[in-house]
Amino acid sequence: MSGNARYNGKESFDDWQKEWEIEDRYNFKSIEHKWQKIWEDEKVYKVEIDKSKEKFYALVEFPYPSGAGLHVGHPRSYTALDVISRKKRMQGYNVLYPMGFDAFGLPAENYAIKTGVHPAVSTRENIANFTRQLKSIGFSFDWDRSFATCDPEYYKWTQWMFIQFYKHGLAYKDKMAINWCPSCKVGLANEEVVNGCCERCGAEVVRKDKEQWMLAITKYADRLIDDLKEVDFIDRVRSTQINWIGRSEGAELEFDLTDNSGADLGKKMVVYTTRPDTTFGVTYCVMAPEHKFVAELMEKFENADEVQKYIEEAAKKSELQRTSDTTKTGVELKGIKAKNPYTGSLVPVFISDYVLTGYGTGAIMAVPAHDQRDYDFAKVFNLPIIQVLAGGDISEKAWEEDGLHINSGFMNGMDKKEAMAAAIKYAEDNGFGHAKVNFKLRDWVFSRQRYWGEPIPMVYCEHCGWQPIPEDQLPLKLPEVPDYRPNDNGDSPLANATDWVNTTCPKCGGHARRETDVMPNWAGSSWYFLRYCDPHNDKEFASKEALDYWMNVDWYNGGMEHTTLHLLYSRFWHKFLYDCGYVPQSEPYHKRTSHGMILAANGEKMSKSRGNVVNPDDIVNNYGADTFRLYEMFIGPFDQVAMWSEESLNGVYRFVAKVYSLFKKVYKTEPSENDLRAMHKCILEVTERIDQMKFNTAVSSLMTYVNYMSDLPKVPAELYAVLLKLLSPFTPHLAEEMWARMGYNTFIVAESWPKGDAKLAEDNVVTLGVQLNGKMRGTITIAKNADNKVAEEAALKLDNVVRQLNGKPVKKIIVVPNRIVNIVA
RNA sequence: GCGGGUGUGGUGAAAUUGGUAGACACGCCAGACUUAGGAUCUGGUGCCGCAAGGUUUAAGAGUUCGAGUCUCUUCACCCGCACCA
Repeated sequence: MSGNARYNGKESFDDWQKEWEIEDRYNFKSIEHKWQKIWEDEKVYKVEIDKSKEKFYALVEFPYPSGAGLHVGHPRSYTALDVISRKKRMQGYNVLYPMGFDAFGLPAENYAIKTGVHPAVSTRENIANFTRQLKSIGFSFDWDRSFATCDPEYYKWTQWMFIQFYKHGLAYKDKMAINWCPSCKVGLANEEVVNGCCERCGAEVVRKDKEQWMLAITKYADRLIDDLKEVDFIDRVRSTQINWIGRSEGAELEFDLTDNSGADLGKKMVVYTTRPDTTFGVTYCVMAPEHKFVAELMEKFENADEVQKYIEEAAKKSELQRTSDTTKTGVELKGIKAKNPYTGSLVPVFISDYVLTGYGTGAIMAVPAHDQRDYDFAKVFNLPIIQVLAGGDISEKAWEEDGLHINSGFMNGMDKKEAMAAAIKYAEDNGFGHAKVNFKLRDWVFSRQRYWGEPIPMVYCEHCGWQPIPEDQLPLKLPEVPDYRPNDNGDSPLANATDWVNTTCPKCGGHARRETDVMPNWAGSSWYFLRYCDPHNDKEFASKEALDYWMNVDWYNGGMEHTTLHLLYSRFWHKFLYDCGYVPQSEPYHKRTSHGMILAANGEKMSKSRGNVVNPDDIVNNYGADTFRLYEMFIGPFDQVAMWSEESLNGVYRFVAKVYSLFKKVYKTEPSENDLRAMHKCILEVTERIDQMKFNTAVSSLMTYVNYMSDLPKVPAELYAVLLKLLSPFTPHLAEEMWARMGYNTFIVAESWPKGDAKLAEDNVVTLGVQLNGKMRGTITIAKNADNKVAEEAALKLDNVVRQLNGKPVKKIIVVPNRIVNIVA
C-alpha cells in the first residue's frame, strides 16, 4: 500500500473521523459528482501507448444515439467490461476501453422528415445526452478517443475503405432482385430480413429489381467459418455464424436437355446436389421459375401458357408467402426432358418455386425416395419414387438416413463416403460434373436509398463507367437537401440535390453523375474499433504503430442480435483490410461474449408503447450510479435474460450503504487468522469470478465478506482496504471516496489488485456430511486433512448413525477427505 | 425440420464440475429499538409433520457407495435459422 499519509501513525481512525464529519447517511449524490469531476479534470482514464506495459483492449458495442436516450440494457454490457477493465488496470495492464457513437441511421432521418430538424443537429443533441448519461454512471472510458461515425473526419475513411473494396473488385454494382421494405422505402441485406419482414419496422419485405452496390462477402465465406477456430467466441455465437454462412459440400452435375424423343437441345442444365451418389434415384428435375432456360426454351413447351402463368404467379408472391406455404406446386415443362448423365435415362422437368433461384444453380435433380421435399412434390404429381439407399420404408415418407446403396449401378453396396467419391470421380472422368462447395451466405447488399448515411464515393460517366472519386477529395460530404423523403421509385433523397449529383468524371473530365444511394448503417461500425486506436489521425485511418500496439480487441461484448449482422460484417471487413496489409491480424476480435437482455418486471420487453421502460437517469438519481452498476451485475447470470426488479435494486442499495457505514467501525488493528481467512477467500473468489463473467456470484462473495465484517466489533483497516479495492470495479465512486477517507491520497483505480493466498484462505476445520447408504444422517466437524480413520470414528459415533444402524454390521466406509463420509451397511 | 439453450423454494438465483442442495439476495413471519430513517438490529423461513422423522432439483428409468451434475427416454419453455437440394 502506498500514499497512506493520514493513516500512518494513527492507532484508530477516531481522530480524523471527526475531521471528516462522517455523515450517518450515505450521500451518494455528492460522492458521485465529486469523483466524476475529479476523474474528468485529471483525465484519470486517458490511455496512451506504453510499450513497457502489456495492453488490454476491452470493447463494447457503441450505441446508436437514439432520441430515447440510454436503456437500462446498455449498462449491463458496459458495466461488465468496465469491471473487467478496471480490474485489468489494477493488475497492471494498459487498458483501452473506448466509447463512441454509431450515428448514421434511419430514426434520425425519420425524425427529420417529421420535424424538419437536420439529422446532424438531432444526432449531435442525442450524442450529448448519451454522453451525459454515460458519464453519470461512472464508466472508465477514455473520452478523448470518442467519435461518431457521422463525423466527416471518420466517414472519410469509411469511404476510403469502400474505394479499396472497389479497387480490389469486391465492391460491384449489380442489378438483381433484392429485399425491399415498402415502409422504409429502402433495400435491405439478407441479414436485415427477419421472417420475411424488415428487421427495423416489421413490414413485409417484397422483391424488387434494383441496381445495387454489393460487397463480395461470399468470397470470404470459407475463411469466416474456418478462422473461427482461431478465436475465443462463445459457442452460440460461433454456431450461429457457421449456420448462417451455411457451407455445404456437394457437386455440380450437367443434365442435357432433350426433346421428348431424346434429341439434344444444346442446353446443359447444371444442378447442384449434396448427394451425387443418389443419382440413380433421380425421377425428375426441377428448375426455379426464374431460371434462364425456362424463358429461352419457352417455344418448345407444349403448355407454354400454363408455364407463363405459373412464372407470373410465383413472381407476385412475397418471400414470406413463398417460404411459409410448403405445399408443393409446379408445372411440368411438357416437350422437354433431362438426361441423367449417369444412367442415360430421360426424366421429366418441372418448374416450381420450392427451388430457389439464388442458391446453387437454381436447378435440382430430384430424388424423392431420399429427400422429403422431393417426396412431397412427387406425391402431388404422381411421379415414380426409386429407393437407392437400403434400410428405410419409403411408403409413407422419404428415407433421409444413411444406408448402403442399392439400384445404383457401379455404386451398389457402397456406403455414403465411398459412393460420394465414386460418383464425383465418375462425373469428372466423363466431363459432366465436379465437386462443389456452396454457401447460404449471399453477397452484402450495400446500397441504401436514403439520406442519413455515408455517401458512396462513386461517379458514373457515360464514357468511362463507374469511377471512384480521387482519394484526396475525401471525405465526400453529405449535401444539404430540402426534402429528406425517399420516394417509391427507390431513389435516394440525394437524387434531388442536382448541384451535388452533377459532377465531372475523374478520368475523362466529362460530365458524370454521383451515386445517390448511401451506405448501410453497418458500414461505419465495421471498423470503428480500429479508429479508437488512433482517433485523431488525419493521414491514415490509424497509424501502424497504434494498430500494432492495440489490436486485436482482447475482449468484445455485445448483443446476440448482431451475430449475423455487425459481427459477421466487421470480421469480413477486417479480413479484407488484412489482405491489403492495412491491419496486423486477420481476426479483429479475440474473445467475444454476449449479455442477456434486460426485460421489464413482468417478463415483457421494455418498450415505449408498453410504458414499462426504466430510465437509467431515474435510477442514478434515486439510488446512485454505484448501486445501479452493482445491481446490473447482481441481477442474474450475465449471459441470460434478466428481469428488472426494483425490490432487488433496493437490496443492493442497502448493501452499498452498509459498506459506507461500516467505515465507522474501522480501526488500525491486526487482523486475526479468521479475518485473514475471510479476506483471502473473498479475494480469490472475486478475482476468479470476474474473469469468468460470473458477476452475480462475485457480488455474493463481497456480500458474504461484508456480512463477516459487520459481525466484528472492530474492523481491521487492512480488511476494509481490501474490500474497497475488490469493490472498486463495481462501485468506483464509493470505493474512491472511502479510500480517501482512510487517508490515502492516491486514486484507488491506480492501486494494485489484491493477491489472494489460497493457504491463508483455507479453513482449519471442516464439516463433513455423514451418509448411511447414501442418505444424509448428520454432520461431523473435524480438523482439515485429518486422517480418514478420524472421520470414520467420528461418523460411527453419531447418535443418528448408531440409531439407524441398529446393530447391523458395517460393510465398508467411504471417506472423501474434507467432503463426505458414506457408511455402507 | 435443423442448430443453440433453459427447466432447482413464494421470487432472482448458488452449488468447489460426481460428494452436506438452496450460498447470496428479495419477499414473508416473529421480536427489539428508535433522533420515523429509502430505517436499522436479532431470530426464523424448501415442502409435509407437534415431534422423531420423512421428502425434495420438470417426469421416468439407468450407472454409482453416492446424481441437480453422467447416460437413455419423455415433457415443457425460450432464442436463432429454415423449401439452402
